[in-house]
Amino acid sequence: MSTEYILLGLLKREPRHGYDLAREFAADTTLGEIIHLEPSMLYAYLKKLEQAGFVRATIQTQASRPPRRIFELTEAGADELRAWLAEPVERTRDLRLEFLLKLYIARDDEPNIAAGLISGQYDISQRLVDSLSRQAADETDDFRRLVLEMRLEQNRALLNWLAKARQDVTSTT
Amino acid sequence: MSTEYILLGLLKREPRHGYDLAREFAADTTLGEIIHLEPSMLYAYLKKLEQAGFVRATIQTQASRPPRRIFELTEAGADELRAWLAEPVERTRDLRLEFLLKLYIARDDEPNIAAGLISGQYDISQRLVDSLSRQAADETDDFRRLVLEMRLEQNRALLNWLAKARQDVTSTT
DNA sequence: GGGATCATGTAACAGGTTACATGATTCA
DNA sequence: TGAATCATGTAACCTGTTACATGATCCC
Repeated sequence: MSTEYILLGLLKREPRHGYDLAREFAADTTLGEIIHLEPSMLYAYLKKLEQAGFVRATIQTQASRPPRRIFELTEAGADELRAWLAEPVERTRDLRLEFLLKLYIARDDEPNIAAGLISGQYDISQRLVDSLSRQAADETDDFRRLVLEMRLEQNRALLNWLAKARQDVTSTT
Repeated sequence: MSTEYILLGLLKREPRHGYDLAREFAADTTLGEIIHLEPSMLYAYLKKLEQAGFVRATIQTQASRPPRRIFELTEAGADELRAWLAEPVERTRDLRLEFLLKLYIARDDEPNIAAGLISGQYDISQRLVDSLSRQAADETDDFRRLVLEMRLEQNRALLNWLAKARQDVTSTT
């Protein structure tokens, strides 16, 4: 899943411990409104990322507080993140979550990568719109055509939105 | 999940056995393109529906073939199906799957229910569009506004599509 | 004194996916 | 003769959710 990658993205900005990362996903935060991540899952992902070598932990002891495990991105983790960020998503349904997460991470510290991401995504949706238009025109079954038209409308809407997103990214550069 | 309900919907047309129902979900069929249902899951659902009392099975023995279990809808199952069909979905993401399935079942034998379903769904999307428009106008954070605008575009597209779907249903009546 | 906060997890459960088991029969 | 079809399932697995455990400290 893509959830692991946002953790990599957040850790790229600065090393942090689990409890601190969990705050980022509280109900009323920007990330929290896109994705819900319970602390138990967060710690599970951090463990997984550590075992994969994408993240490394150092223990920070505190007076009168439980010790913290501070996580930082490794070189392998940074490579993994870069590859993920550059790649647009294939399936339309992944725009709502995975693409938004990529954009969220890319936007604020890699504007050129964000721009490339949006362009790549635009091309994918454009090709899908073309393909679906052709299929819908040929389709004789009413219900199947309805289904194709739904997907068509969805992807047209996404093209509109991606154009806006592109402006947003280029204007903040 | 909504998968159980399509089984009820298919069984409403005529009693059938599991293997026969499985054909409906093959890769190149109308239903198969919307939802993927492996035979193992299909049998599991049928078992669940039987235990819930929505479906009842009679065994049909055959010469030189394994016996079939023919499933038919019970009164309780018919009630359950009716209630599900009449109810539009709340979340936008459920349009792609659950709403399409409701429409698929309602369309061919209950056109008035299908029309009501579409109207109800239209109202929900309309209210969402209004609410999102207001939120987006007030939102100062660029990224949050982008997220709201994505949802806005998606729901506007759905309104367009629902209008088409309404015409389709009323024209085939 | 009692609840929220800090900080980390484990354990049980629920849901769906994949792989496999069975065994006869039809078709190329 | 070997693959596909008929007809039914079981079992293992993977992923994510929910509930709970621990124990101190800060704030009201």
